[in-house]
Order: sequence, then C-alpha cells, then structure tokens
Amino acid sequence: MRQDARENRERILAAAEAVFGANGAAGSTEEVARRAGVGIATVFRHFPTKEELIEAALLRHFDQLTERAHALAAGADPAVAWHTLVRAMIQTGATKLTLASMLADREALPDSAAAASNRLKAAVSEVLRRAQDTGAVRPSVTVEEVYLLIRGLAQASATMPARPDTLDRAIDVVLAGLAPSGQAPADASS
Amino acid sequence: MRQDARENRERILAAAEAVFGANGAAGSTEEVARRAGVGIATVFRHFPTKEELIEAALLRHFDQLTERAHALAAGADPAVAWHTLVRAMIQTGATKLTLASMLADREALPDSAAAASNRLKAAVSEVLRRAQDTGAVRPSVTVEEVYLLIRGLAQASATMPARPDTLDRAIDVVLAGLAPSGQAPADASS
Amino acid sequence: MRQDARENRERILAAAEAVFGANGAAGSTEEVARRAGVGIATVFRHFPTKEELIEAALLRHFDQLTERAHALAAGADPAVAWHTLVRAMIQTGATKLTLASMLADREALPDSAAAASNRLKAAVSEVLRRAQDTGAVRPSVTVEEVYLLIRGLAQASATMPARPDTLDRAIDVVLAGLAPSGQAPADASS
Amino acid sequence: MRQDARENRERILAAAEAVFGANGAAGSTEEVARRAGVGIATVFRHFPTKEELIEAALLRHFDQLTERAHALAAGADPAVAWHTLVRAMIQTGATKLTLASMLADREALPDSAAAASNRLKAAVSEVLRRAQDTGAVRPSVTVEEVYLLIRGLAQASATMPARPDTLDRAIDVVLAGLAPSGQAPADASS
DNA sequence: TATGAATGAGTGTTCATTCAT
DNA sequence: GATGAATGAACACTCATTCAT
Repeated sequence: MRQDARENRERILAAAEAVFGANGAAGSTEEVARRAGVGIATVFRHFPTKEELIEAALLRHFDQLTERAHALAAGADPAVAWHTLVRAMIQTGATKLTLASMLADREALPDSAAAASNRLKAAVSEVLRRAQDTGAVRPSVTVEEVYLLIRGLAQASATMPARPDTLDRAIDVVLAGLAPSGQAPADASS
Repeated sequence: MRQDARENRERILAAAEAVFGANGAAGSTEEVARRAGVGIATVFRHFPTKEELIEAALLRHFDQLTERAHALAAGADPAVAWHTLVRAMIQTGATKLTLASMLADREALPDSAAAASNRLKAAVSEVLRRAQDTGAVRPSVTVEEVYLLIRGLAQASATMPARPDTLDRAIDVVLAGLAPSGQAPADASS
Repeated sequence: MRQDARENRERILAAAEAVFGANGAAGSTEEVARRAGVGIATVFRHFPTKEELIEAALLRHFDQLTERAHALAAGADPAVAWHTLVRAMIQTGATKLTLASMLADREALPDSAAAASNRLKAAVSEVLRRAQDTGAVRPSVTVEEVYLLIRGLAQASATMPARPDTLDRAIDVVLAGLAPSGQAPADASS
Repeated sequence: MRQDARENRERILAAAEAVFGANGAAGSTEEVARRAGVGIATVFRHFPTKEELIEAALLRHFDQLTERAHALAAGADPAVAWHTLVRAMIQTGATKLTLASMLADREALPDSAAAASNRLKAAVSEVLRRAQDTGAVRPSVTVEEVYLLIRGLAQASATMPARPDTLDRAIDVVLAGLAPSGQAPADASS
C-alpha cells in the first residue's frame, strides 16, 4: 500500500495546485480532497495542516523550476537561457505561484520550503549572471527586482487572466527593460 | 441625518480600504465596522453585501486615479506625465488595488464600478497616447499590457512587501521596457 | 436587547451545567446550544471558547457556594453549619462540580475563576475553623483533605449516580471520620 | 502465532491502562497502539471497539483486586486486612479505575466485565464482614457506601492529583468514619 | 436610522473504525 | 495474523448576513 499512498500524495498535490491556484487561500481543503478523489481525512494524514499542504505544493513547484534553471544554465546561449527562464517562471507561475502569496505572512518559509526557495534563487542568479557577463542584461540588475516583476506578472495573470498575447507583450516589455539601452532583445516587439 | 449618513459612508469606505488593503479579502466586515467606529449593521445598511462594499471602495479609488490622470494629461511634459502616472498607479495600488483581485471571479464589474473603470482606462489611454506622440513610448505599446504590468507590481508588492528601492528599480525596468530602444528614460538606472 | 442577551447568557450557563455535568468534557458545545434553544454562534458570542464557557459555569457555582458558606458562618451552631456545608457542597456538586475536573489540566484556573475558587476556599476554611474551635471537628483536619473528599463524592455520584440514601450514608461516614474519636456526629448512623 | 497474539493482547491492555489512566477517555486508541508497539488495526482486531478495550482493561483490574481481596481474607487480622484492602483499592484505582467512569453511561457492564465486577464485590463484602465480626467496622456499614467512597477518592485523585499525604489523610478520615465511635483505627491521625 | 445580538452554513482538524496488502 | 492507509462523522470555531430594539 506504500504504492497507493504515493499515488494519493501526488493526486492531492495536483489537486491542491489546481484549487489554490484558482481560488487563492480561499480554496477549501475539502475541495482539494474532492478533486483528488479522496476523503478529507486522507488529505490531513498526508499534510497535517492546510499550511503544510500549501508548502508542499510550493516546494514541488520550486524544485521543478530549479531543475529547469539548472538545465538552462548548462545550455548554449546565456541570453536565450535568460529569456526562456523568465518566461517560464512567469507562465508556469501563472497557475501555481499564487501559492507563494499565501505564505507571505510568515517572513520565513518554514523548513524545507525555505531551502527549496533558496536553491531556486541561487539557480536563477546563476543564469542571470551569465546573461550579464555576455552583455545581454544590464549589469546593475539584481535578482530582487526580477523576482518582483516575475511574481507580479504571475500573480496578476493568475487572479485575472488576460489574453495570452497580452501576457506575452508584457513579458516582452520586462525583458526589454532588463536589456541594456540601445540593445533590444531579439524577441521584443519593436 | 442625511449628513450623518454621508459621513458614515465615507468613514466606512476609508476603513474598508485600510482593512482590505492590509489583509486582503481575509479582512472581516466586522473589523471594517470597528475601524469606522460604527455598528456592523450600519455597514450592511450602506453596502448590503461585502462585495458591494469592496466595489464601492474600488470605484472611489478608480475615480481618484482618473482625476489624477486628467490633471497629468493637462500638464506640460507628456513623458514626465506618463512616468508619474504609472508610478502613482503602482504605488497607490500597492496598498489599495489588491481589492481588484478579490473581484476577479466576476469577469465584469457590475454597474457603476465598470463605468468608473472605463473612465479610468480612457484617461490612462490618453496620457499614453500623448507620450507615444512625442516618441517617449514605443508606438506598439497598448494599454492592455501596461495595465497587466501595473496590476502585477501593485499586487506583488501588496501581498509580499519588498524593500522600497526594490520596487523603484522594478518600476524603472518597466518604464525602460516601454521606451523605444536606445532611449532609456531619464530616471532609469543605467 | 441587552435584556435578551442577559436571558440568553443565563440559559446558556444553565444548559452548560446540565450538559457538562452529565457528559463531562465530552459534552459538545452544540448540544449546549440546542438545550439553551439558541444558535451555536450565540454560545460562542457569549463565551468565545469552550473553556471559557466551562470556567463561567464553574465561577457561578463557586460564587453560589461561597455565599452559602458565608451565610452558614454567620449562623448559630458551628457544628451544624459544618455538616450542612459539607453536605451541600457534595450534593450540589454532584450535578455541577464535575466541571472542575475538566480544568484539572491547567494547574491554575485562569483569572476570575481562580479568584472565585480562592474566595470559596477561604469561606470553607472559616466554617471549618469555627467547628474545630467548638471541638466538633478534629483539630488536625485541614481543608485540603476535606476538599478531596468532597470532590470525590461529588464526582463519583455524578459519573455513576447511586441511590440517594447510599450517598447520604457515605457523607455520614465522612462526617464521622472528621469528628474527634468517641464523638460521633448527631446525624451519623451509629 | 497464538503465542504472539497473547503477548500482543497483554501489551495492548497494559498500554490501555497507561493511556486511559493518564488522559481519561480523551486518550486516543492510536496512542494506545503506539505505546503497545503494534499497528492500530491490531488493536481493533483484539478489541473491536474502544469500549470493549476499556472493558477488558477494567476486567483485568477487577480480577487483580479480587485476587488481592481473597488473599487478604485468608490473612490473620481482619481489621488490618480491611484497611489494607480499602487503601489498595483507592490507590491503585487512582491510576486505573478512572476507566470505570468512562463506562458510566451504560448502567450495566456487559458480559464478562459484569461478572468480574460481581466477583470483586463479593470478595470485598467478605473482607468487610470479617472486619465487622471483630468489631473493627460499624455493623451498619454496607458495601455500597464503601464503594462510593472508594470510587470517589480514586477518581478525584486521578483527575486532579493531590499531594500524596493529602490523599493519605483523606483515606484516614474514611477509615475512621467506618470504625465504631470511640474506636479510632490504629493508623488514623488523631 | 443605527445598533448589537442572533443566526447557520462553512472551515480546519481529530478520531474511532474499515479495507487492501 | 498484522499492518498502515483511508474514511466520514463529529467538533470547536468564524463570518457574512438578518432581526429586534
């Protein structure tokens, strides 16, 4: 039954992403259970607290992004890697990162989620540094404002979905703003 | 008595902005009543529903911004007007516009709030058009992605406040990204 | 409506005594609400916590006993006063004092309940001292073991009611045991 | 395997005594399983119901006391036997007999537990009768009020532990109260 | 008209009990 | 036979909304 438990855990995490991604923290744990097709107590057996459930979903998301960042850092063109990463973080975050805002109260994400968050930030910083080294990104840019911009677009399009091309154009604006003056990124609308 | 009612209405709206701005939709109507110094029933007499209360607060915020936009449109330098407006919308929205996200479900703001929203968008479009006419903003930019960027930064810094200079730098990035290539805005960090 | 609130408060306290007296801490707050004929939220408006509800019921009971003790202390015969008080504490406690055991965990009853408890103990001590002064009670007796005996008979007959005369005889045994050797109390079965 | 099952049964009963003795009925069956070092399902295999588990623990306790009573009845001094038995019932009950209160609802203990209870009562009655025959206990005393007093002190000191000497003094009071007037028991405080 | 008390549906969480391995 | 995962009913508590004064 170890097998079944694993499967349920996955199903619950997926349901949590869907429910909390859509409704924010207002989403109820019971709705998560219903979507996952399990009883409410099963959710609490896996994650003894609503917070822990959210944390676990966040952690999974962070780890997936970290993996992606590492893969991109190993890729050929630092500029392309940077654009791809920012775009990915915003777009996948659009459905999922809203979760982050629910934990905003607690300055420090507890335990493992904090570690995962740090790993992600380190990986993003690395990709950013490479892009700056090749002159594709303004040297004065720090990861802090990039995070704020990414979180902003992710949250905004999650809470009030825009037409896809509107989001694309907004991302283009951000990428253009990060590039040195006079050097518009290849994929930015002129 | 009409006088008292007006005053109460104002105090309730102010309290609503404070409470919902700080706690998001989690803020309770009773807390609003307490801050406004009135009984809970008085709040519901003025705004029969929590949603209607939030809408009214939004409407007031929209109208204030519209007024500001009109004033700026009448001012001297279109480029400066544009920067000032965007910055103002993000910064005041940081505390207040979170309200908008609570209404995200209902695609269409009902009644008067929708009208106020339209008036605001028209005013913003006007300031934008002028800035584009003088070449301060890329002609391909539309008000849609600008709104998305503004809402994003406002929400992000409302839900997880960043250091003020981080928000400033993020706004600089947006403004730089909106400007034509090779023409960094005066106040952008190099 | 202050009037209605007072009445409800009383009805809730009475219901709480009945429910918790009968079922111990296992009794549900919802059952209390049902018996009091009010909604569950009304109970929580008056007593924000199950604990506070129990405390309030206890406090009321303590105060009633304290009053009784004061009245007896002012009465004529110290020996009779003593017998009457012990008997009363056990018999009224039989229905109500079970409450005390629920708060046993917390060494210190919080706030007002602790004060009420102290007032009661002082009043009981006074009646005891007078009885000892007239030689009706062994001088070595302290209020501590008297409390234990009273609480014991009250709890025992509350959790598993005995025939009334069995309880009477048990009380007689206690009173006889408190009296000096060779001086059986008037009302003890020989 | 029969051997393993027996051992498990014993370990579960021991754990049940510890858990329910400490926490009252609030103790959870899962905690019992944990202390016994077995899975929760194993507990339910042996005792299909929490009530049946408590009953079994009670039964064991009754049988132990019965054995003790028989041994004392066969001993030399009826008066000493009586004191020893009462003291033992209160003191061991202090930790364990709380169990009885959990079953208070059901007037009649079902099946085997009732039989064990009767056997115990018979044994206690025998020791009592012998003590009365030698004049160490008042002839009018019945086993009913003795039971009430024993249960009372056991429950009271279980739910709100008193200093050991306080309990000792309370027991002295009971024993003195059971003795004929003018004949204080040897071990009672004067 | 303004108040504060009352309401009941809903939320997170626990626990005795059952089922699949 | 033993395990641990799953279950759903129950509980304490909250909150938007309505009613009596």
